[in-house]
Amino acid sequence: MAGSIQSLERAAAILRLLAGGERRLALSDVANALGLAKGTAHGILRTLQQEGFVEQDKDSGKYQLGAELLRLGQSYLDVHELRARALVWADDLARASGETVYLGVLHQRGVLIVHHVFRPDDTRQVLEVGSMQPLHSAALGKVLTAFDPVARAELMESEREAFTPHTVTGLDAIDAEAAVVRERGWAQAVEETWTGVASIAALIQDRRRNPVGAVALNGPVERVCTTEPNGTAGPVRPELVVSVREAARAISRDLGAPRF
Amino acid sequence: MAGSIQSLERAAAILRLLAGGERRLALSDVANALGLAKGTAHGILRTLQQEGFVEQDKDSGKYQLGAELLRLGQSYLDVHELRARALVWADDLARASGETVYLGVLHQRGVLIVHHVFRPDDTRQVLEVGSMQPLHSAALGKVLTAFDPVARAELMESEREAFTPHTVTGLDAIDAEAAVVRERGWAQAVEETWTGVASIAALIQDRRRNPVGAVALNGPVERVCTTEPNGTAGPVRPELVVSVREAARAISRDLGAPRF
DNA sequence: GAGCAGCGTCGACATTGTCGAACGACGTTT
DNA sequence: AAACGTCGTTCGACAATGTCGACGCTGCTC
Repeated sequence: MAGSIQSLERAAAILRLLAGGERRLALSDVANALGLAKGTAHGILRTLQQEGFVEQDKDSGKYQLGAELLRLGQSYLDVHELRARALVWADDLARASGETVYLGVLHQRGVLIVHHVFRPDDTRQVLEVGSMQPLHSAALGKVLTAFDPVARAELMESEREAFTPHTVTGLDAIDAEAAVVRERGWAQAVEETWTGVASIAALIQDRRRNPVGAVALNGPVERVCTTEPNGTAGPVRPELVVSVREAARAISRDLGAPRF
Repeated sequence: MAGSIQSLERAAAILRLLAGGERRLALSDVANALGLAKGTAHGILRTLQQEGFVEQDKDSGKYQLGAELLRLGQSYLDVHELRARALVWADDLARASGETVYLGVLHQRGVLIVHHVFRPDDTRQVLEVGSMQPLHSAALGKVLTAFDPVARAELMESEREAFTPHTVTGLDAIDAEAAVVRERGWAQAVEETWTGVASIAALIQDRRRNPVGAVALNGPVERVCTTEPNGTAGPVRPELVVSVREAARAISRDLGAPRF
């Protein structure tokens, strides 16, 4: 039996559907979307509900994700070794630079944020742990595609959306930039995913030098990039690059990576 | 077929096992713990891994929770209506009181934290969204047990651990306090779960006055409670109670609860 | 180098999930 | 107000599917 369990695959598909879709979905919506008989979909949903992965609105009868997922997601973070080691260094990086810091790992066709340090000022910010960033247009993603063959393969298969006029979507251009990233050891993305935002990222590797994640610094272009004499944005500030790379090296060292 | 799907139940049990247990579990550990044949456990784990709910360490072959759970947990929060409505009010409450604010919902035998506003000072704090608090010894839990029959039933069946010398574990005492909570409309817990910490909570209800969650304020006894002339801690400060109740009322109103 | 312990695979069996139709409740329409 | 349509849920029969235990295989330890 080299195959996988059908009912589990379907249950996972239902969960993903509920996660991606609108607020709540009716039974028939679920059944239709996945091409299942109503009875079948209902059986799976009933079990998922019993286990807490799905909740049902008593009035409308519609289904939505359940609380158990939040609890298990938290448990995932608790166990995550990379995250545990990186907490302190990410904090330091945010404090030293005054900017937002993200820690991400490759997950499917994107970068999953596993840690997020707020910019150390009082402005209101929303926690983005658990959300995804694109592989092709964010600094975190660029680092991972440059160093992780799996990430590159995923990127090649996925659709590359142009979020801003600066987004690079051509495969050749992406590969060329990846070569540069590998060469110099860090990546940047200036207004390629969010207008006005620039980011710098560096690779984190484990004791066997496998790429396991990346750390990034995000901030407004005005602060992250230098300003050319003519007033336009120039290259990113070298001292920030140094800070990010040092943070990545420190985390890698904590994970047991050889010291070079 | 009124029963539930066996393979799904087992998969859920495996996920909970991985969440509760040590960092990583070997295949045989999982199979033994659940009384499954190795082949069966392997099939389920393989599927869960394929779907991203479980990851396998390449070296040791051991299994741990997967990143997809974090992503889905985040989606749960995104969809959560109570949380969305409460964000602003919780923030206000924290700002006005200067203390930590929690938002919790009943989940299984405890209170699941779905939102957490840090105390507005610079001390380091860890986000507790996704973690659980006990029903019998935290203010959030007391409110829910007092107003939600399901919560009370869960509490009766569960083991009531005494976290501190102040924890009340007797069923009669708990029911008596629940009556008081229902009467006055709010709950307190002074050093019943964590020593040195006092909390005040009030109920949130939806448009049909069903209890859907609770909001709580947590802080050190010295700031949350009044001080008796002899120096010991007295009752909680009335003005904080007013703030918490107002926040709960505001959130309930946003959810469509009748204005009395 | 032999032993051991662990993961992964395979094939037979029957248990178990799947399907489609029918039921009952609810809300809307004619 | 009655008839219709829609939706969630239940049911029973069928066979597809997951389960089981034994067997390789690899990588450690002694």
